[in-house]
Amino acid sequence: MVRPPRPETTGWLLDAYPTTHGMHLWILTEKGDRLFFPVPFHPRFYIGTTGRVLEQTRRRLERLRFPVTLAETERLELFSGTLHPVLEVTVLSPSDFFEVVRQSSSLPEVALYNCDIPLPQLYFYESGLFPLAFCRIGTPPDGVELLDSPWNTDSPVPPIRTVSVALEEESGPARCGSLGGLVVEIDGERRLLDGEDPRELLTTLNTFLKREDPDLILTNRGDDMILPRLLALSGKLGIPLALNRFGNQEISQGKERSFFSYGKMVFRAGGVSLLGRWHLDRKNSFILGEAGLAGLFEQARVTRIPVQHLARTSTGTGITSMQMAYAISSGILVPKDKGMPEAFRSGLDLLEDDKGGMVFLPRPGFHESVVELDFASMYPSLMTTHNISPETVDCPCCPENRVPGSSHHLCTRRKGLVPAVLSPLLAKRQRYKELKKTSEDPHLRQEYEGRQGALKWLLVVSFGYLGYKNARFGKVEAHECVTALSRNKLLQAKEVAENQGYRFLHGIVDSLWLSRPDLDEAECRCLADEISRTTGLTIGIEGLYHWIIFFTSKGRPGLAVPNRYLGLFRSGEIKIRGIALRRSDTPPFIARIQKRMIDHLAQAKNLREYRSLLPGAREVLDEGMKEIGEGRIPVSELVIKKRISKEPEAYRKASFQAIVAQELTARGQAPRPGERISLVITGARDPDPASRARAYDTFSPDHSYDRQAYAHLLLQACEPLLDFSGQSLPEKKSAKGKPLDLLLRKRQRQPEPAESEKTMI
DNA sequence: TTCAACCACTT
DNA sequence: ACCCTTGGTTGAA
Repeated sequence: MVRPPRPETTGWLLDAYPTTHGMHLWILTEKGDRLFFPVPFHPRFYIGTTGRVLEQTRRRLERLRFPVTLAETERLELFSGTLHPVLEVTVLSPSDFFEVVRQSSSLPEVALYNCDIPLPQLYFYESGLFPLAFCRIGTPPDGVELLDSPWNTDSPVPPIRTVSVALEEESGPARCGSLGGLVVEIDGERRLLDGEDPRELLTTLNTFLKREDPDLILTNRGDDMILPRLLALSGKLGIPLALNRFGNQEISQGKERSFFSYGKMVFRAGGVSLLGRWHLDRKNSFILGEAGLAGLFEQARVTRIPVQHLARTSTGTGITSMQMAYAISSGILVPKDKGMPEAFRSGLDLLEDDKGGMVFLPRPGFHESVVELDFASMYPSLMTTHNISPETVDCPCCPENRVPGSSHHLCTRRKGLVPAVLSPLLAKRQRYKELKKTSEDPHLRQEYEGRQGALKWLLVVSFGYLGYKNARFGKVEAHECVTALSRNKLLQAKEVAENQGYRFLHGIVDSLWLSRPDLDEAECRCLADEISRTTGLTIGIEGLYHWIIFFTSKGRPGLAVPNRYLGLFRSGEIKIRGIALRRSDTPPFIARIQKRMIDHLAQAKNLREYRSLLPGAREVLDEGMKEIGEGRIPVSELVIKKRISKEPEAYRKASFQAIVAQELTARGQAPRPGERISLVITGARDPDPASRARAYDTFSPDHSYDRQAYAHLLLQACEPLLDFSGQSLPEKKSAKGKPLDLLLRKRQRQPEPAESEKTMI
């Protein structure tokens, strides 16, 4: 353990770990020293009780064998906004904290607050510090003075030393057999650590880590393959593995989890977290994959969640952490997490709500001279500008401040917790976007892109969490206010546009597509400004299109579907949504053919040219069909990746995923719900389900792929590009006299009967 | 054949 | 706890 040197020095707070006496801080100084030193920390939680029960509670807590300090005080209750008397329990040793909480929760008639927050986060909330904060250390001795703010956009970036570690062979059968060799890389230099002799591998790795002393070990599949295997080897051979920089605690693997997030099951391998050093697995982190290290660090700063934990958690946890930080600094009691399992709304429900805005049916087919306008961060902006928060909706004081299109009203007197958390996020993201635009340095632009992307995800999920029943700070009614207002704004936008002579083609939640002959950018800018003025929300130009195609529904020919389109911007960029190419379960071969067809067709600047390019596109498709038919395509190009949504045995239908999931199970490699499996179709029509498809891993040269099935998939994916028929079919379906092509599907819950109020309290 | 049930994907 | 964006498949009727 290293004490901070004096005189004072400056550096970055990289992590904080609870110990028996307080916290240990890991600091990287500007001079490049790595320091570990202890700071005092005594976590507190609160018990809401009064009178006789209070006395009993006190006596019970005093009898516990853990040193605690009790104090009667008051804290704000979020929903009422009033002070409640509470018993503050300060636990001397962080290591006792959760045990004291556990024993307290068995006390009769008590409610616990601030009691289930991970200790590093609690420490960050209470100290005002945050991961990656730039600090001065040693003033006062052992003290840390913050020289930074989570809202700075120009904080110095710590010079982290990174080692990359990957398996020599990326593919191959999962989680069985030996480890194989490892490829390690630092400062662009690659080295292969041979896997033949495990003993030597371990000692070489130890020497390597000792010499390079990295702050970050960045792996591909470190959580589920590399580290568990190394640890197992280390145990078997009795050679300790020097992964931690600090302490000699045993390295343990976290629990693997499957959970719903945004409409789908996701699987997270149990994480392997280190002390005094980070281990991050690129393949086991949503935000790392989405926004890179820059994005991960950005989120760690604003959410105050330690980097390794943040990398492996869902974005919702991040927004919740920000809300808790705000609550604690405002003296608001943090309710216990309701613990989702039972009443967890299915992913589909959650997703529905996220789309709960207004969706039009597009005018199907090919359109020329089109502009797309998008509201900037529509939902979070609505939440802040209208003060939408669980405690501000339907408040007792402001019944006159009604939300149009809903039965709710919003408080005008008390600033809501949710808006308070979101407004600095919105502002910071805006600044990053501007910095990105004005920056010359491509490296810096990428950095800003990662950071704004990380903030975008926090903003996106903030809306979902607002309506999620089990969120600590969620309430459906607040959610309904947001969707009601968003519908209202989209309609206003449509009206303004139509008044200015634009033809409304399509609208989804926060975007609208308009056409007018001979569009020019300046006019569109005026329109956007006018819509911004009318709605009070910023709307921007996503782009001007030469043309856009809204594909028709296969189920209901003549009608288009909202989320499948292909457009060519005047900038030359192609925008593709919803079609095979964008889907993660499309085999690479099919995606490539489709891409080639699109690239060919995108030479067209208008419908006439598009038509003239059709034969060429058809040729690409025919070529692909021929290749499939001749069986010339490498299987790796035909792999279909599917995410397993349930336990393999739970499937009731012999779908390809089910067949292969069960095949893997039989081989002792049972996939977990949320995990993705790779499969190849071998005989879609085979009477024996087991022969219809097989895992890519077990596909050997004696197997062959099902040519017919793949030909079918290819046609299905690519034919719509050649015939999007919206044009050729006159809009005859509107025979009843109604313009059916703009059928509006507003999904709105039935208004709740008033009786639901009595179940509150 | 048809059709209900099932299943995955989408930002 | 359930009435659902679409597109697709499975397997029974």
